[in-house]
Amino acid sequence: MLNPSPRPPPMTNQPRPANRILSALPHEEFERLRPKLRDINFHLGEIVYRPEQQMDYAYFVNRGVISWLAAVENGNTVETGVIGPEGIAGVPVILGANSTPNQGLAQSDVQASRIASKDLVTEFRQNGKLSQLLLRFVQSMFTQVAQTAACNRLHTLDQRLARWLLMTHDRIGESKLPLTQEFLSRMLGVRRAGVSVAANSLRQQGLIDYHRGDIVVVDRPGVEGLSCECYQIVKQEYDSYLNG
Amino acid sequence: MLNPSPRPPPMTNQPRPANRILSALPHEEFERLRPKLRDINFHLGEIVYRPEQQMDYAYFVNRGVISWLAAVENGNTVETGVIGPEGIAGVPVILGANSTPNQGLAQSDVQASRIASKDLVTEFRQNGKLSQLLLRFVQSMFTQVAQTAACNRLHTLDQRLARWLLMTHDRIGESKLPLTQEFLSRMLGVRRAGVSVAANSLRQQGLIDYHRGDIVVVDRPGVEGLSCECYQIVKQEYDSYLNG
DNA sequence: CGCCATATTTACTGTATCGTACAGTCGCAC
DNA sequence: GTGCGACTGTACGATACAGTAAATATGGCG
Repeated sequence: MLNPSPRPPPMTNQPRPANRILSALPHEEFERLRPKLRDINFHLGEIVYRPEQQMDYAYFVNRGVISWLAAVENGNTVETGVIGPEGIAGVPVILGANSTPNQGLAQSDVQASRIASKDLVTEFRQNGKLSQLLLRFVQSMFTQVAQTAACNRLHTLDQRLARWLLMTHDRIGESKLPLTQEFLSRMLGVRRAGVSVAANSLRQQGLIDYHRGDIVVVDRPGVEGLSCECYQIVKQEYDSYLNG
Repeated sequence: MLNPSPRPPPMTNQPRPANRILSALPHEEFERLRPKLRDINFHLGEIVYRPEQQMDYAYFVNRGVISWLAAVENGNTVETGVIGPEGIAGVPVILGANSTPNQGLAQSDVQASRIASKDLVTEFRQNGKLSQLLLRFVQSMFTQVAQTAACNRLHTLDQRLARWLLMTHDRIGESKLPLTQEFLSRMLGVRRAGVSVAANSLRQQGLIDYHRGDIVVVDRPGVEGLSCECYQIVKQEYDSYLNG
């Protein structure tokens, strides 16, 4: 694992980060941004944003996944959206808010390019390519969250688990995902024991394998077949944002 | 359907509309917008936006409520968000998309100020008060949709019905709401029979009364007590956007 | 090797909601 | 006033989970 240095140096002369927004920027625009970016890492389970707390930074994700979670009074949580290298964590900053009721959580080890909120807002107001990409990304996130709302109401746990694995698989880029059932239960908003049963179901169908905190997607098309349509709807939206 | 009156007249010399965004604009900015606005009405149940279809207009709601619905393959639908006089229907236009996978539906008779998408985008790029208000509104909607996702997973039908009635009550501004159980079932994503049971439960607690498509909120504090915390969380977000 | 913390499986009961079906009620058109 | 369509209440077994608890594996560590 990469250890974060106490005061990360600017990115001068480093190659352009893997983040899809940053890599889609015109040279000039990226160079204007570059001195304001800092490399930063989060560990699995680390809290990126706390509910109702000032959001001083936004994070262009280069590797790994950051989840947005909603919590209710009894301590239960549900994931409402997930962000990988296709996007930025800190959308409310762009939208002019400085906090949200939700929590940002590193769903894996994460490498990101950090930017101060005020710098991001300043650049956003230039109405350049960055603005366009950020807005389109917000639209994609919006679709994702809306579809999650529908999915949570209308689809079974097996389907939702399959969808969740697909989304994470897409973003992590490896078949082996570091996920305990306990962790999954907080994402899916169900009991641990419920995840156990659902995961077992997928395993017995030969779609996944897992072992003490590591899930391996064995039969990706099979998982796609089990998942609900929600996966494709959201994926299509992300594809169109990055290619349109 | 999408364009009932053949060619509505401009709003010249009419008083400023009731929409909270429009009414919060500085004089100059509103006057710049005024010639581009047209009064338009939708009837209860009318489709404002069809999934995946070009969004030529956005609508500042002056009276009534427009819902965003997600549909799944078997025909089931769920409301993901709701917009009243505090906002604008057509957020994806601002975000640079020209369609969404979701459906916009008039949840009551609606009076709105219509604006062409390209005019809205042009004005949005001025980075004036309108831009700020629109972005903050998007953030509020975002919170609403995220909370709905959590609510759909974690709260009971009684609670969700109570929350839904409160949200609609806030926006319609009348105690009597024109809602059949069939309609409610499509908003809440449950069976019509399920709504019958839940509505009966609320009625027997003396919180609401209803009769063949008209629901009356009798004991508003009582409904708030039954509703889950999701109502307050979202309401607070809207209040802060309109007052901050 | 054996212990222990962690992760997972299983089990049982209770509840929410589904899918479906049917009957009752009301209001309006004729 | 009668009939019909729209709206509502109720019932039934089936299913998906919740809540809780206990048993069982596994891997790391001493």
